[in-house]
Amino acid sequence: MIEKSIEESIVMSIFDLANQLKKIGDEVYQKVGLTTQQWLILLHLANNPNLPFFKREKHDKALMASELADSLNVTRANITNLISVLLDKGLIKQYEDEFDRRKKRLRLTKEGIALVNRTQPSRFGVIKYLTEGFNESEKKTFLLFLEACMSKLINEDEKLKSFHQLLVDVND
Amino acid sequence: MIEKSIEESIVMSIFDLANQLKKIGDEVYQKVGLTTQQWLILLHLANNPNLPFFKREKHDKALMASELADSLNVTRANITNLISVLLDKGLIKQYEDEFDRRKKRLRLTKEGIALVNRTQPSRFGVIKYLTEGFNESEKKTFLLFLEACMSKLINEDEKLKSFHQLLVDVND
DNA sequence: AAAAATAGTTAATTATATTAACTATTAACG
DNA sequence: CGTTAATAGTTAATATAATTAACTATTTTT
Repeated sequence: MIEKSIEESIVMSIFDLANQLKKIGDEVYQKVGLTTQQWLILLHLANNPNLPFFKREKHDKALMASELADSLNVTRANITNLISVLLDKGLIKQYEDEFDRRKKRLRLTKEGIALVNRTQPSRFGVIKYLTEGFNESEKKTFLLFLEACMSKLINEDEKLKSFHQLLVDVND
Repeated sequence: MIEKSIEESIVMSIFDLANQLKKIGDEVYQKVGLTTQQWLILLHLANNPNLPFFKREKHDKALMASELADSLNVTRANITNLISVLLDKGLIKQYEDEFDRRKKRLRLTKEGIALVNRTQPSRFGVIKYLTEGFNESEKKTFLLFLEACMSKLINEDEKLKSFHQLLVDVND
């Protein structure tokens, strides 16, 4: 019998909520022929300051595929595929880096910028609706919580590995 | 230029965090030949009271596949596949419902129960580690927040649809 | 100058899920 | 009642989203 715990409830709810958000996102963005992943790439190229990636990493130049792979936590090969759809649709463009010829910088096209801008109000509306009913201080604490969890997952990986090890030992 | 907003930061962080958790989960549960999804089914059959599904729905009898499909937000056909692995591994068993011959009730086997119990401490350890540094009241608010978001996504679907519509209109 | 690392791509493959069609059973209701 | 509709589960075919491995080109390290 597993006991009730607020901590596990939180983790499970985060999981559930993200799952739901992705389903809804795929449904919505399908209307413009995109997936949630491709949409996230557009938001990255629009330099959306609310993306966790931009809070962790400083960047001055336009993003490249390997940075997107890093942020979305997928392989570069996968990003190549995701990007090719956006290129075909004329929403983004690739430029060669002027100093390092391995690198290709990605930018939104005029059409890409227009799409992001036009859909911004409805995206913002959904987000506001979802998060209403809590005050600023609560929301701040909430964000801090999420960021603290995330940095534990990213930076203190060794500590997590020791937990993983427990599961392995148990499997013998 | 998209503006900084705490609300969007929260939504993005939830997304990012769940993504990371799933990656880690898949990595860990791979060691026992399972995926995160299959592991979630085990947790459902163990009646883990922290699963959002059990907070929404009352249930007295053992779960059936269609309820799992509902909770994981996937098709029944997918559940059939996920379950067949667990059946093969001898972690769960299917029973015919005594009153409704369409239904099949799912239960953990002795081995399934043992696996869940043995891994419980390490799972709990990770969760405690992730959520440490916040007090009970903060954690409570956090959970309320997540549950409020979720119920908006689930129950007040019409309101969300009007937002979706905005995106469609914009696409013309 | 050689070796290692980084960036991106391609092709083959794997994993994960869906859709559609089907059987069996039960519930709804005119 | 008996017909229709709804529910539960499965199967086969397919779609999708991602990975791995091998490769080229370029830059960095030593």
